Amino acid sequence: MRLLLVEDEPRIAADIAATLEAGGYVVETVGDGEEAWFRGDTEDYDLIVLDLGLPKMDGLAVLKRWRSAGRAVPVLVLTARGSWPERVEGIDAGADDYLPKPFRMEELLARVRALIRRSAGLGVSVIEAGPLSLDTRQMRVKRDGVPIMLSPLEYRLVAYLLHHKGRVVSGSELIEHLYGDDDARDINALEAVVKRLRKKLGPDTIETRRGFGYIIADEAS
Amino acid sequence: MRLLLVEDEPRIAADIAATLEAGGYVVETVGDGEEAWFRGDTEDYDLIVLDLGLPKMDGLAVLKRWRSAGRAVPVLVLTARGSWPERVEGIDAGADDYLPKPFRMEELLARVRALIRRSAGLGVSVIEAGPLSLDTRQMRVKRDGVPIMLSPLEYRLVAYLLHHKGRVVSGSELIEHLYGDDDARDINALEAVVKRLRKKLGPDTIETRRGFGYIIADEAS
DNA sequence: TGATGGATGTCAGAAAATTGTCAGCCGGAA
DNA sequence: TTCCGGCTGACAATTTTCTGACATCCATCA
Repeated sequence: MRLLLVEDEPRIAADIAATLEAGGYVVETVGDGEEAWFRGDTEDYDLIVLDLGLPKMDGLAVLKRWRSAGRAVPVLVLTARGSWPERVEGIDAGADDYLPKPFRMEELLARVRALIRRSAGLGVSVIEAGPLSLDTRQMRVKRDGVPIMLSPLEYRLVAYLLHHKGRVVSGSELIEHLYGDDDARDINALEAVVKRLRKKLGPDTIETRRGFGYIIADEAS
Repeated sequence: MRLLLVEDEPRIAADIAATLEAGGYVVETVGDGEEAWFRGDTEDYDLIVLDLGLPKMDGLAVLKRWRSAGRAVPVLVLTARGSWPERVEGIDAGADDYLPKPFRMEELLARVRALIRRSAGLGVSVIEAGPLSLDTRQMRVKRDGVPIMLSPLEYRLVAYLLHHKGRVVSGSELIEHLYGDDDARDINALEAVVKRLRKKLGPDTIETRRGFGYIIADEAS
């Protein structure tokens, strides 16, 4: 999962980024509204954390531009404390959730997880597909009820596929979401991870769609 | 577990703090309403003990501001004896429990423990997970029914993990809750404690989730 | 006041796990 | 058959976590 963090105060940004990364997400950070708008418009994120007070272009304006351009990414807005007007405006502008500042890091992580699950069309913290189940709270994957030990990267990969179960996910999309923008990797690196995953989860879980990508089938389909 | 104690009378504050620390909690103390409000708003505590008569900003006002800002921390209010109006107001303002002054220290400790358990979604005073059990009243941990002697720090660590059993807890979160704000420690210090704990509790109790943190599994899952 | 013992942080190195790369193989499609 | 995308297994670099030894600090007690 790849998140965009829009926050101009460097220390806070670093803090938040650290928390989110500890939660298993890939985080890219930008510090001003223009850059934010551009990135959100051209790149594909699973969620955007957006602070409202920004240089160059206000957060709300950014959000509105995304929405009017048809971008449907989940956006979590960080509002100034108790500022009701901002909050309401934020929702009007298309925020999916807001978090009054300052907040506890755990709270942020919980909301982010909730939003991402919701945007995958799933309400609970457990996603199931065939013999597999993913518990996002425990950060654990099971096969037929048996817990499987996965490395961080492996975990992120299955998690992404399971969040998009029943859909073919291209290699480049996976790479984009598994690695930061800066340290992209070869497609072969991905194949290696997939191979290791299949060994652990069983060969019948991650299917290859030659020429297109990978998919974890959704039984209901 | 990290508590915030809000009490302006230094002697009483020291007394209470000592009791709570003896109870295995990390305690931070503040003496006026403004500071209290700020800390409660920006930091992450497992519980707040709040005296009502405070300089600068009244305790009730502080509590209300927290609540209206969406802070859900458990708050234990210390009220003047038998002061029914205060008591009612306190509950209205969002207190989770109140304790009429003066009180016996044991009483305070009991309430604090109860509140913290309740907020962890656990009703009883004994938390179990696999072969481990934690009796929060006796402050004792057992493995397969056998009591284990733990140092204060060790106790706090297992206690925190058990209160959050079934969830991966990151190193930074642990450090935040195990140490006071002022004397944060290296992650390696944490690893050392974990190692000592594993030696005492057995190697199969605290699992490492490489790259994410530590977890004590909840059998029911 | 100095000795003693436990608790806990620090450090450096060991051990283990993760992950990318490479070189070659395999199998389906045209 | 040939080509191309994907698969494999081995290997090495890197990162993370674990260990054991040692240094401090602090409380207690003679």
